[in-house]
Amino acid sequence: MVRNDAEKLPASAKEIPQELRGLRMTKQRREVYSVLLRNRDHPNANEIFQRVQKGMPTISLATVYNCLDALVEHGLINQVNFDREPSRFCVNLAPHVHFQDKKTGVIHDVLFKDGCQITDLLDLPRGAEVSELELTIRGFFKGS
Amino acid sequence: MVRNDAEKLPASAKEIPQELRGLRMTKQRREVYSVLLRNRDHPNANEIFQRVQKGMPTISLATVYNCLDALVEHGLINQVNFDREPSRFCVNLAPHVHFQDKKTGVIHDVLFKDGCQITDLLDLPRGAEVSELELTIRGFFKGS
DNA sequence: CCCGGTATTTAGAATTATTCTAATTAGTCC
DNA sequence: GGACTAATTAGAATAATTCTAAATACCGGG
Repeated sequence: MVRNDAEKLPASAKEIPQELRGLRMTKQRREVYSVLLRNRDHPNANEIFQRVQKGMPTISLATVYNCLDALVEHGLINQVNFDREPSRFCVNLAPHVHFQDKKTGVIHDVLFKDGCQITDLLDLPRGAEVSELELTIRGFFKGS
Repeated sequence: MVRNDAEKLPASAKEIPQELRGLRMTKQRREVYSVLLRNRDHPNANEIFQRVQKGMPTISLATVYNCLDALVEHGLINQVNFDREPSRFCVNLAPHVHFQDKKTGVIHDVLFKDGCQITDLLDLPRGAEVSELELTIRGFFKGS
């Protein structure tokens, strides 16, 4: 449940090595990952495609999907789902949940207060072992 | 945030009145709702369609979608999303979250321990007012 | 009971995010 | 450099859901 923070992950495109967590960083994967590192606004696959195209006009949407899959698979990014909207992607690997402002659509990462485990609040069925957990919240900002 | 439990909602098909929470109970809506009340296993639209067809062979899938929309809209059922799987539907209106057994796919309703508010654990952005919250968990059962 | 108006249902087409296919290209290792 | 594998690509395919337009059902007033 606790993340391995010993491993230093890149904070920007410049720091992306040849290989990361066993994933070979091809030109396309690097570009997709860079786009996510640069602008942490939870874009969806299509938005990522458009941004990547600026620097790499020949990339295909299928490749963007492939790269995103690979990055998710290797734990470098997270896939975020709000209802049935297109999946979005997030480079923040710290444990967190998502709050979407219903007015603007903007998504905010929300951290847990110190030492809090969501599962402590739940009457989970006997013997249930949590492996994945996704919490999404929608709402407004008071007075706006 | 607290539900209005004063209103008695039907526990089975027999108890469905002509109108519920302002929603006219047409034959089709009644049938869809009955199927959900009868078997609380979180079926998706297609599974509901198949079950409804048994008693009402002329119903269309579009109608099932329409009915589900209407029932959700009027707060009689909840739509449950696990990642990008087809939406499932749930008649349990008590505040709860969902745990999916990764081995069998079965979904369990999970209640909160007494007096627990998930949002108490979170560092929500200043001024954020929660209006919808969905928590989905996946995992295994120990020793099986 | 019948009529007109509105709401609902229906079949089928359309949409859209995503995945698949098969061919090409790139990268790696001897 | 050649052979093998992995990755990329364009385009077709898929699948859940929504839309469209026509038919049907329901409701209230006469």
